[in-house]
Amino acid sequence: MSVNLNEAHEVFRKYLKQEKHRVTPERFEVLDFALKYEGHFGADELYLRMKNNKSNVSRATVYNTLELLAACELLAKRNFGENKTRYESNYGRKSHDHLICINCGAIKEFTEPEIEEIVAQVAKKLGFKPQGHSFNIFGKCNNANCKHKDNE
Amino acid sequence: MSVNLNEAHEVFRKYLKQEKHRVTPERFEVLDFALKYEGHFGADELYLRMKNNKSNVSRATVYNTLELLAACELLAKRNFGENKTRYESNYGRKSHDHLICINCGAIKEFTEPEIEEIVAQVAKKLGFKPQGHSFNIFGKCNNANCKHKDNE
DNA sequence: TTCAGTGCAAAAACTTTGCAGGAGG
DNA sequence: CCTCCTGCAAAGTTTTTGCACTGAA
Repeated sequence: MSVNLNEAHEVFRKYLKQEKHRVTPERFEVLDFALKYEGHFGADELYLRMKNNKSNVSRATVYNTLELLAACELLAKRNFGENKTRYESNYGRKSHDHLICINCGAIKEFTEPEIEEIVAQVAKKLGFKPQGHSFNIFGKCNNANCKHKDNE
Repeated sequence: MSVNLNEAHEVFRKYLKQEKHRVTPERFEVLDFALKYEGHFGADELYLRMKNNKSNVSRATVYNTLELLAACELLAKRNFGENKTRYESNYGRKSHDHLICINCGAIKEFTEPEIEEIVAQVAKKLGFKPQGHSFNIFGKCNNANCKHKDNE
């Protein structure tokens, strides 16, 4: 599970330089906490976790940096219909989509190669240059203690 | 563009009875405004529009009713990654997905029959009972004045 | 030296909740 | 007549903004 943080730092550094953003220690601190986070997280959750771990990076910086990390694809930006942005590490992972249980909130991942073909085909037909997609399936899972959990 | 409101009222009334919710004039007022709204709208936008049209239905009732209307499928609930819930009329329309321009916010619709097959297939494989999906493609549109618009 | 980035707190945007009164069944 | 629904306002959640200061280039 431990990823190579140095490599990720390098990717981020290159991106920042290229886009003429400054390279600051706070930004790498956010990157580290984000890549260490298991599963999906919201910006505020990450901020609070950092606070609790004696980091004194501000909320504004966390929000700002997560956007940058999504822009350079180290993180993936998600939205599971809860009106909050979720992120997850995209570093060294293959792209995937999600199934969400409407009872207990459980999230499963899946990969379906056809989806990229559909994206390309539809975008072309309607004159779009595709940059990404979001495909969520909502339903009820068969987990034994589904309905007992409240969230997550 | 004018839909048959009476038919929609009947669908809603049946749903309310069946689910043991009360049939109130406020709920039908929300339904009427929702079906008349062109395109996608947020709950608060609908509330404000109703206010401006001399309706005195409260914010709480609007939010509550839109949930009911989505539950009985008179409306479709959407999320285009802006951290707010959007609705659109689903009455007498065939289901569709969306392409969203990341520059100007333009939204185009598309229908792709394969998608339902993928939903069924993936859900089955992972032990889910599917209840719906959300498929958004993000990209840049070829509209002449794209980038000039700020939103919508 | 310069100005983008930072921390902090306040504001904004959207949604939910608490409460007292009113009307649907 | 019993509560569910309503309006209103307050509070909650997540995200954005304004401002003065700091440190990267």
